[in-house]
Amino acid sequence: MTDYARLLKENGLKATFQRMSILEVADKHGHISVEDIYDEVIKVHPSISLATIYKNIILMVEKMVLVEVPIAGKKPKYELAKSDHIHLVCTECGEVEDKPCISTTDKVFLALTSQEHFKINRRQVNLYGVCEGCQSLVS
Amino acid sequence: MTDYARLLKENGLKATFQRMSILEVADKHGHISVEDIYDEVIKVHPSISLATIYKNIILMVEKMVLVEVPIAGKKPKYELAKSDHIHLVCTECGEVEDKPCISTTDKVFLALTSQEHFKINRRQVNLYGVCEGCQSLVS
DNA sequence: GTATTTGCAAATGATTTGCAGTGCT
DNA sequence: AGCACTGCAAATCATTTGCAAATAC
Repeated sequence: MTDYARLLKENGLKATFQRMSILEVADKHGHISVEDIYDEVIKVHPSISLATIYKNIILMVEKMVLVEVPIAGKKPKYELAKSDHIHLVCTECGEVEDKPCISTTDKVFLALTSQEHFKINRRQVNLYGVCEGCQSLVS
Repeated sequence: MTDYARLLKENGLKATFQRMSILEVADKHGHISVEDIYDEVIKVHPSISLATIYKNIILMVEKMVLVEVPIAGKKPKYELAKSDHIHLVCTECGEVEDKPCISTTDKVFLALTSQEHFKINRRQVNLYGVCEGCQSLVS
């Protein structure tokens, strides 16, 4: 059984070929939109329908196998659920890089909300800018 | 001339009643969706069209008078451009609260990206959780 | 007066839904 | 057999566009 199959079953979902393909594509690309998932999956499973992609993304986000990454001015992207990290979003090419959180990050978030009676479940940090590759193209 | 009129003109936009109404509503509500802006503005300007709302939001975001706040699993909201802050997003009632950044926030973001050759222009921090009001309802 | 902006209605695009058929278990 | 999942096509919903009339400056 593949890792993807295990991941799905652990979360109460049947391990269909379609679902595993979505996870594989998301894993390989890191962050990917619905349309791009479709374009990739259809290469290995030509009969898949866009509706199936949508249904499964919704389901896997509910089960927290996938995570939605909302991006200002763009369609959201999806990534495999993984440990806390921040996103570097390039406004030129649209690519998203992950950057692990450092130890002080937690302290800062705690400090920011310690006086609040707000119970935090999930954090989401996007830093928008220009990636190394695009900087060299512009300059 | 109202503050909204001045804000628009400073950014090269004509101060139409429609635009000022949008800014006023965004200001009053803090964070608001396109549909909710429409529902509010139509009360004071019954003939406004949804297309006008869309066109102006796009324009004002381009001119950086408004800022889009993308939210996981929801339609984006819009707020007046203002100094850096983070968003506390309540996943129960959907409300968004602002929280000012503290001095160490800058240092943390710097530390996170100092080794990167990534030029940051804008940051966007959402913390998802349950607000005080909703906590008391659930418990 | 002129360029911009508006409101309408139609077009487009994205997402969701219903359902019959398929494939597991 | 029974239930969940898929693919298709249609339905819905959100956003954008084109254009004639109205408005800001």
